[in-house]
Amino acid sequence: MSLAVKSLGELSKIKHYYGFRYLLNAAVHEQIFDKLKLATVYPEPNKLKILDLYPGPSQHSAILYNRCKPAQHVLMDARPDFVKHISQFITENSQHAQGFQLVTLDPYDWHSYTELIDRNKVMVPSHKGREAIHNEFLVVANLTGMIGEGLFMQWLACIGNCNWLQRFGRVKILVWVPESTALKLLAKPGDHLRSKCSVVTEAFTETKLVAVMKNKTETSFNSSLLEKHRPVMFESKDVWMPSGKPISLLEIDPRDHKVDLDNFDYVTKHLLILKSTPLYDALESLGHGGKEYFCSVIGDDRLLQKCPKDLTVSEFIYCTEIFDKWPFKPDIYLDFIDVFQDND
Amino acid sequence: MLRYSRSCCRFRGLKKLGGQLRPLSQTALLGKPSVNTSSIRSESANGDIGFLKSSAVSITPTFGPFDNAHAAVQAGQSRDIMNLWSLLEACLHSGYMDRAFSILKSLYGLRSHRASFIDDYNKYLMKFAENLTDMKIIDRKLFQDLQNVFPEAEYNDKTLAILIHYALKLSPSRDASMEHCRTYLKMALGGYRGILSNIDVLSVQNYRSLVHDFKLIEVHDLPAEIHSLMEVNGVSHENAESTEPAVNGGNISVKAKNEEQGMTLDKEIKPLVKDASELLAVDTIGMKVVRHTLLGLSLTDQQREQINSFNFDTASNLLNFEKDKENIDFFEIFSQLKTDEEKEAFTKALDEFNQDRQHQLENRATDAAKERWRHDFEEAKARGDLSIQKKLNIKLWEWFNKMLPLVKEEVKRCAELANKSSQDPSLSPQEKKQNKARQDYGPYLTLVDPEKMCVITILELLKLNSTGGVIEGMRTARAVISVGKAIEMEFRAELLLKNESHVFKDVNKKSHEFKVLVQRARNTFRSMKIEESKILWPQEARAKIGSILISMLIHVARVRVEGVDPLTKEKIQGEAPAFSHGYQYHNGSKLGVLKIHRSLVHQLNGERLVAAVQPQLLPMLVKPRPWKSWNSGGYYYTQSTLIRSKDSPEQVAYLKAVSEAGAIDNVYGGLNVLGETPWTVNRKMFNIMSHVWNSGEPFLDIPGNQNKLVLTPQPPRDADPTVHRQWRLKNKALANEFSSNRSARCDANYKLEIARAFLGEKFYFPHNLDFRGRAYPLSPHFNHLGNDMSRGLMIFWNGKRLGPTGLKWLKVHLSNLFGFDKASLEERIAFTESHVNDVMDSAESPLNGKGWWKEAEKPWQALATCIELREALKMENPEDFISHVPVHQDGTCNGLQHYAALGGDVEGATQVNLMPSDRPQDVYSHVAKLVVARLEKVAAKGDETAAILKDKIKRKVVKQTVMTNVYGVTYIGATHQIEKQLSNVFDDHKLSYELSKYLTKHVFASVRELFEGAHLIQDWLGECAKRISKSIRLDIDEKSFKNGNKPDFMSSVIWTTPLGLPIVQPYRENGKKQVATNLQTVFISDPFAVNPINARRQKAGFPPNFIHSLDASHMLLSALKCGEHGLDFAAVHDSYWTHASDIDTMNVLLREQFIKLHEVDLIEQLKNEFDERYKNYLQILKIDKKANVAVKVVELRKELSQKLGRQFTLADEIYLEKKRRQLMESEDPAERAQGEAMTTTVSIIGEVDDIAPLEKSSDSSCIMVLAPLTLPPIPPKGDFDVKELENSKYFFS
DNA sequence: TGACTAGCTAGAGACAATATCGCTAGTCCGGCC
DNA sequence: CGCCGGACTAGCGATATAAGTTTTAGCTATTTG
Repeated sequence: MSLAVKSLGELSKIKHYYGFRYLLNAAVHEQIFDKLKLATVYPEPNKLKILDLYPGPSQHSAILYNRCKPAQHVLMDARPDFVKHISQFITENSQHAQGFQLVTLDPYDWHSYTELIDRNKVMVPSHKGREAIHNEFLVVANLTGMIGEGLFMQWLACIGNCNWLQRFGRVKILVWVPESTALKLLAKPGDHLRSKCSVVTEAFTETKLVAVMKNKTETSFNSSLLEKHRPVMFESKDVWMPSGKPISLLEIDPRDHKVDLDNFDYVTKHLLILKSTPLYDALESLGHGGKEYFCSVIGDDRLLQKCPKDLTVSEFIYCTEIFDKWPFKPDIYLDFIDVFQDND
Repeated sequence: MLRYSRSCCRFRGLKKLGGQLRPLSQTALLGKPSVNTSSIRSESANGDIGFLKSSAVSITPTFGPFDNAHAAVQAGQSRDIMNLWSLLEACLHSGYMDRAFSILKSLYGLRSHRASFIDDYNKYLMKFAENLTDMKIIDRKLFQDLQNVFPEAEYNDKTLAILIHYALKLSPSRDASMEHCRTYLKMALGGYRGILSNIDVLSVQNYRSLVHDFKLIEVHDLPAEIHSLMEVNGVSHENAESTEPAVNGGNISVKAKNEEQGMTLDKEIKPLVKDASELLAVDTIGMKVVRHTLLGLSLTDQQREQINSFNFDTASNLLNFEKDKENIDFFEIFSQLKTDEEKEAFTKALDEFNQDRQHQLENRATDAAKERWRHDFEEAKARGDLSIQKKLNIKLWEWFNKMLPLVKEEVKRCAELANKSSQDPSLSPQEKKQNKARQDYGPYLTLVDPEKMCVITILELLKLNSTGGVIEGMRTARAVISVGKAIEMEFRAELLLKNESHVFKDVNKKSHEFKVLVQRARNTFRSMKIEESKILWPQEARAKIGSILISMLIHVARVRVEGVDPLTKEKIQGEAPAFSHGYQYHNGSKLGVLKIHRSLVHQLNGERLVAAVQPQLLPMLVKPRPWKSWNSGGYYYTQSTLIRSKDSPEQVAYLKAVSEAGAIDNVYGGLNVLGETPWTVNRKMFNIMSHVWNSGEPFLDIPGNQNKLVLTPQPPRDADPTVHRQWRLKNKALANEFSSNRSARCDANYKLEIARAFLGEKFYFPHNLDFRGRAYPLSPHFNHLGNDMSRGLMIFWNGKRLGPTGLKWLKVHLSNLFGFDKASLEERIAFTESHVNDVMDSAESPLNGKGWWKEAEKPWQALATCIELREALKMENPEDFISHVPVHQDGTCNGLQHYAALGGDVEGATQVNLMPSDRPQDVYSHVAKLVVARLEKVAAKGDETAAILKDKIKRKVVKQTVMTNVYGVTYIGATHQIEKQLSNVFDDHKLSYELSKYLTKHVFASVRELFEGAHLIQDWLGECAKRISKSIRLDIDEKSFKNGNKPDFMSSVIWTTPLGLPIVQPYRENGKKQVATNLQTVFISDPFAVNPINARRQKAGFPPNFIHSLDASHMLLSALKCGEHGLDFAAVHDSYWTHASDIDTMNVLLREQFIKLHEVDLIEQLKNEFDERYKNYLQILKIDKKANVAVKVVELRKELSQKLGRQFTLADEIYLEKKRRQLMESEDPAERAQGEAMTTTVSIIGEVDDIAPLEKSSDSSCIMVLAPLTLPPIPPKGDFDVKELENSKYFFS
């Protein structure tokens, strides 16, 4: 027996979607999960724990649950209308919903996770090494709302730091994000959208584009990207709320890395401000005498001619290493400003 | 004979040219312009303190290019004009004549500017003629330009003055010269005086030639200030045969004439003084007299010795910035003088000396700084001590020397570029780009001596260290603008000086008395010149030259640095740029920063950076130039404007209009009183503070001298994100505290150093106004508006005998400073008397004693008062004590006082001491009581929150909120204030925040309850502001409708204060734009841009701003009256200061003035003004779809829409309405009838008497319509009669 | 039916600033008739 | 000679940036009289 899968027609009756958008087409979801081959990553469903963040209407949750039959599937959502809906859904399906449960915690709040895992021990994932992707824990999330992008960027930092849920190992995350975010994250060297977050994504994760909305407009994914990822395509009519920006599904596989995050952060952040200025000049903005120092260390003139937006991850890492060895490097922990302190 | 009428002149003139007759001057053939001298000066109505006259002018002003709101055509152009002006000026002074000429053409092209175009041309002509040797060329040039290039421009008197000036200078023979002058004089538009009044063009020598040599004019044709200079000479030289010596000139003393007599004219005309600095050395004669006068006074031997050895050469004896040098203590001498005669003589001598010093101060500061660096460098070199850890000044000197050639090179390139007509094609693209940029900034870069620019750049950057929230550095945007501004200021000062020396170049000041005359003439000249200069460099130009200079400095400035090798962990020495340009993020937005290397910052911490204080902005050694017009007053060589309207040229426009109508003389008068109060530094306080400072320890509000910022250790990598976040926040907090401590310490340092410089000096604070009319001293850092420390450092220069009341008030003052100010006066006196031992102890050993004074609310001022009190009490009769400490009288919640008076609110008036009472009422306690009552009531009903809170409400909890409530504090802001208080009681942060939110509601409600009338008025003001700022103005808003039905609202709230000052709320959307500079683009707003207003801020700001404009009026009126009664007066908005003995007088006066202010119903007056000013404005309303008019409107719209074949927009409706009104105003009756017959959507709505009942807020059942703007009716006024105030002794106390 | 409230959502807001890119409209130049 | 097309560029507008979320007004649906 399995959970009922409600249709878009039914689910669209929920009053508020709080600015989030959800794909509500069971067939497409099936297609997506087919593509993800979850069974290979999680061979033992009885040990699998799924944390579903901002599940909202939870259509995908039901489908995922039905397919995997995980030991535990926790939905975390605190938005009143969804809480109401999910609770009701679980009640309706109570006999088929073992391990399928709702916690009304706010996924935005870090405390929700310590609450869930460490304090109430509602869900306690196993600790795994960092050799492979965690095979007993999966995170699913929808970050298509306003706060989504910001929250996702912090999750990225968590991957880098191996904290938050990533302390249990290299935990896969399936996350719905606005298409614009996906574009940014997947930008390659030379792309005008290349930014710190794309570099970080590339450095700390292996990210795949799983599903995208069919789109006539030009400002979408370029063909080589589509070629590479071959994402599932779905119609915009399958997405609720009907108005809003297009959304995409990403599969995030954290990497095992050993980069000094703070220095890396500082270097990429500053270099990418002058993304089209050759390193030769851009390096000066790293601190007093940056140009002098880096030029004396970096022999490769070709590298110095390159612009930050064209640098590969390994080149950024190279720069970070040089930066770290700089005797006169600036204090990277004082790299902020108090804009409200204005003395006139 | 050459006085042709305009039309025949052109015709005949040209004919003559073609014929044989060659006139001496072609220019004479130009038509004579018609003169328009109509002026509308209405007589001041009886009893009007400014409002009536002023509002009459400002409601229908005729605006110049400063206006950015009035005429749509002009709107886009005012900015262009300003930019062109400034570029023209720059090109002229840089000698780019061709470019200047093409700018002239652009200016000529701006229609709205046509009328005043000739002034621009005159500037060009003046410069054009400068290097020529042939008068004919000048004359021909002018003729041709006005004939061919600028045919619609007409010469004016100044043009003629220029011609005369050069005719006198260049004509080959005396006869030719005379003939020229004769011709030009005859071309005068309205008599000779018009020409001759241009004392900035004609030199004294010119006048002499015209009067004495050619006898073309009479002395009385000259401007009054020049008379005296002529006559002195006239008497000695011409024996007064042609002039009438008695005319106006009776004030010349016989002595002066005698002294002049020995001189011959030849001897007198010396070779030109080439530049300003040389001119300065001439003045020493006067100083001998000063010395002589001073020595003639009864002095101690020591003082005599001091004066004898004192070098009165001002150039070498400016202010004393050296730590171990002592200037003469003029204050000490002055206070010890016994007789009034002696004091008078002393004052005269000192003032004279200070005149010169002030001049030096405003002009020579950059040189002084440079000299100091050089001096230190040479000294070190002489010692052979150029060690690695160099002294700061030595480093600066080195930077200066490295930077200078770069700057010179750049200046050269700019000059070359300007002189080259075509681009060199062989240049690299980068060079081309650079040259392109040079075209922009070139003209500005070549105006000031490169040496000075280097010094300015260095000083500015050092001064900006740790500003703008940057840890070790500054914001780039601020830096480039500051440097640019400083360069501009320098240029202006130099320009003024140059002009001055040009005009007065041939005046030799042999005698002391004569010099005084010259000085007077000069002052007039300066005023004229400053008033005339309305040109401001565009921010863009400032930023550009700033960035050029800064990037050069970055390039050369290097410091020794220390680092740690990451591998070996060894300390490494190295060298790095002292400045580094980079970026920082805040909330995802980038911010350009200019970092200063830590090692330099450390060095800076230990330095005394006085030199960096803009010397143009120190307190003045002489009385400020009295305010006479919107931009004339304050400093002598620096232009200051009456209103600090950074980005509101609109207000300037109104201000000019009313100022020219003479409607704000009371404002000027009040400000002048404030400016004429002489101060001196309280030496005892200075010594104490100085001692504390030098210890480096934190003391009261002076933070200690911490050199290193210690961050907390980083949490482990895999710690919870919250932990990481906390750590980051903690570090931020630490860094912020560190940097704010540093800037607080730096600020205190400035204050102390300025105070040191002014020890024993007599000084004044020039004041100007903020946009609401509140007065502020122009000199930053050190003034009486500063913090407790600043205030504690200052005393009145004049002393007054305490007398019986003075002593009492001094005691009251001390009590007030301790915060014990809600008791009756007697109790306050008792408070002080009961602490008499503490007073003595504090005064005798402030630092080692019990330190009672430190417990005061305002400790430094309390200490100063303790000391004063002790001195008095030590005397046999304390009443004989000569007191200098200012005693304050503060309004109790001044804003509420005004509200209560406006609303006639009896209960409120009583609470804020407008009603006579035995003891002062304490609003705060009263509100606290009300709040408690409310809470108890709800608590009784079972509200738990109320129950928790009800015992915790103290006066202090509500105080700030009650106070700021008047100033429109938001709910959130108030919550924060209350939370701050509650957090002392409740430990739980979250709980206290929740409680505060709850409590705030009750406090607001209580205040509202207590000041019912006040709040009705506050609401009314807010509603008016809202409607006005959402109103549409027919004459200009047409095009702001580009986005269909959502217009850009353009009308600010404008009102006239009781004193006649027009106020324009400057809240507009900030039209900031990116400007490319050398370092980065910079985000700056152009003050001349016309932006839509910010309705929200207009609304939120109006009620408090209106009240502030009233308290400002009250203050200025009181100042004026106190001035009339011979009181020394100072004020900090609603805190009025004078000598202890004069407090009683002041209190009477200020109450009188408050009554006078509120005798008229100000709200009614405001409503009338609004009704008049916004008479023809429209507002957008939502009315019921089903109402009769609504149906009609919809029909009309449909009809017109069909006719138009497209959607009928609000813009169309406005256009139609505008047309209708135009027709109705027409002269032609047929057109008028046509207008009457027209039906527009607005006219339909206008037919309804009262639209209000039809209004609906939010529903789909309503439509948007345009209606005439109406303002809500005034709330009813209560029964309080402001006359009651007369006997309320606690009104201000 | 209307009024009031709570709570959501969106819209401005202090992205209290800056780099970069793409688009457009104007300018300049050369070639062609 | 004049006209036209194409190349070029200045200038403007849009967009992304980082990464705990800011406040507030207005709108809608729910609740209640």
